[in-house]
Amino acid sequence: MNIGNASKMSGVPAKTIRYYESVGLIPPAGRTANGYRDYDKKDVEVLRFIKRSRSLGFSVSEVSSLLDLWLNGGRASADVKSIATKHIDAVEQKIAEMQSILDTLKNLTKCCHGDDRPDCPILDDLAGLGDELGDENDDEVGSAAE
Amino acid sequence: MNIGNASKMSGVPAKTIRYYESVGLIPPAGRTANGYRDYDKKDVEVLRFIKRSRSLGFSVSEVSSLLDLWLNGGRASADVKSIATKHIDAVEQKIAEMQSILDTLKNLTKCCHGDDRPDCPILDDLAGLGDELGDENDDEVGSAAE
DNA sequence: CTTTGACCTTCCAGTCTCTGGAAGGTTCAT
DNA sequence: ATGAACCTTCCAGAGACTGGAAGGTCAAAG
Repeated sequence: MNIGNASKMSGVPAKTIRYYESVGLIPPAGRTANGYRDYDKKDVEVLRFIKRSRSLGFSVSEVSSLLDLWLNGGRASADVKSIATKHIDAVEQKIAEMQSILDTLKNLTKCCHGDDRPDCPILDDLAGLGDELGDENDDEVGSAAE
Repeated sequence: MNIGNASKMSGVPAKTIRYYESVGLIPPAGRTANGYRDYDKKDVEVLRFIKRSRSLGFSVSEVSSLLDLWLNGGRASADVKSIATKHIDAVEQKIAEMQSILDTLKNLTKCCHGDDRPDCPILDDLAGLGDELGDENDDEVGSAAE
């Protein structure tokens, strides 16, 4: 089957399939007489595997390892688990970061009256009026003046 | 003050300051006789504003608007609030996405024994053995065979 | 037979936000 | 005079695609 059908069957855009080939995530596809890439059922399964993995946030290189484990590693569940666990930690950290950002943002907007008055606590915070800008002098880093 | 000191005082790397200038987030810096960029206290404040905004996840173009509002817009708290609120929505959505990914991953790893046995529920899931791969035929998209 | 449309191919560029490095000029101290 | 530590510019790469241009192929319709 050609790349268009492989794309439809896997849900991975044709452009992306070519990209995956170009970066070595999937091996170069076979070609038909006219030079078109040629895929079979197994290729589509691989593509689906990749799609699902990517949708879970694994990087392409993580997917590459996972794919290796899936296709070649006969005995490997510990390896897979290790990749997954590392990823879980990363995701958890990211969520915590974003949550803290969200809390800050919500606090700021809560305080912002949001009308046509010029003073805005959000801008004040961004400008540093909330914390570290208590100093008025500009030469705290040695000879910093122009 | 030169770019190195501006960098130290603002916490923004010199490279990044040049980058911000190159993309128009900040205006071209003045130059001293030797061609070095020259910054003053206000520039450093702007840089800090940018740093704090970026750390809250605003994109460079959002920061650009915020900066505009801060520097020029006399009356603007509604505009600022609108940018912030949009950003909050985006962050919330992102968190929800990541949370759902996290739940899935945790479920999968919980089921994975993580030893040297070959079967791995994580790989099985990624391969689609859990849901949509109940069909054995490959021509569900019209004439898909090679 | 020609044309049209939908495929396919390759390669280059752009997204976004930096970051690293090369090649070279300037300043200051030793 | 020499070296370190600045500064300058421009180019390239990261990650993961995505868009577009220019051109080849194929099947059907007129």
